[in-house]
Amino acid sequence: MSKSARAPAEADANGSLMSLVMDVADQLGARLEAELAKNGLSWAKAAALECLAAASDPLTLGELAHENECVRSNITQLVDRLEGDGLVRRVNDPDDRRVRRAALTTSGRKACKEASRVLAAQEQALSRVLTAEEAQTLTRLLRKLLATP
Amino acid sequence: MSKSARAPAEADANGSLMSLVMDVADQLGARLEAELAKNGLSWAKAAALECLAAASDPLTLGELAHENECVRSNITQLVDRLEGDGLVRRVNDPDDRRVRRAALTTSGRKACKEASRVLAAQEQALSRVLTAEEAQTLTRLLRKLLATP
DNA sequence: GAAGATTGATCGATCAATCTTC
DNA sequence: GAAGATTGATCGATCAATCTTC
Repeated sequence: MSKSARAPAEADANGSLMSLVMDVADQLGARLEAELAKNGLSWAKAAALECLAAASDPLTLGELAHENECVRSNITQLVDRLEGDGLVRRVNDPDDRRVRRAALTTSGRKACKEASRVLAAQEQALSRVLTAEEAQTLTRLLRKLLATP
Repeated sequence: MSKSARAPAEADANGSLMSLVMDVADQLGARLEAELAKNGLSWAKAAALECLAAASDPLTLGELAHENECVRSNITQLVDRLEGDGLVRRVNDPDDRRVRRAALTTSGRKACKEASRVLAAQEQALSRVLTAEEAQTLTRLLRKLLATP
């Protein structure tokens, strides 16, 4: 279900900060996926649904790819699966026959609310582990890493 | 090549610590994969090669799966690809005809050295971004997260 | 010709089912 | 029957090639 930890178990014991970051991300991801799976969802699906719910109008598949920072063909396949689940419907664009838009169905809107609830719960669980100060420090250090060229 | 960031770009702006951890991991992973790709390697392949190089004798595919914390069938396919690359050779176990072992070839040993070099360089690049104290703090906080049940 | 979407091949991961050997 | 490995189906991601429409 989740991507497995990419490094052997003993990697944490020595000083590999890189492995540690990845291991934590893997663990958080695995938990999130496990929770979402109870609703028949995945993170990939949930992220797409939330994009669609946040937009006022059905989004172009290209727009979805851009928001998700992924390649167009990935969205094509993801929307195939979401359509198979009955959570999304492809609709044609009246102005440009090249573009296809993804519209949430009623089930899709409901699934999205579930996903948001799960996401918020995971985030909250995380926030209970660290003090406010620790969370702030962690955020600062991670942003510093993220900002490096 | 790399797994894409799983959350929309604006996720960092709000306070999602979870997304931030994942984004940092994705970025580090992407860089590592890009470097390894120059040698025709991937992280998955490199990790397997390093396990094999660390062992004195050729490892069982099951042992490789255990070390890598992944499912056996994953290793079957990974070793297929490594064999295709000429980096690994499957050998039979003389004592138990059910088991197959993976043996490094000469190219495999060479590729592993390259991979170790790349890995060390990435780790070093990371260590230059943070002060020793920051790195220590980050490690402590991430370990705290990892330790939560 | 370029833009938008899709298709087909590949990688890396999972799970369930199967095959061989113990 | 159980253990070790493999196969086949699926998910999620990439890239290159193609199709349709602009």
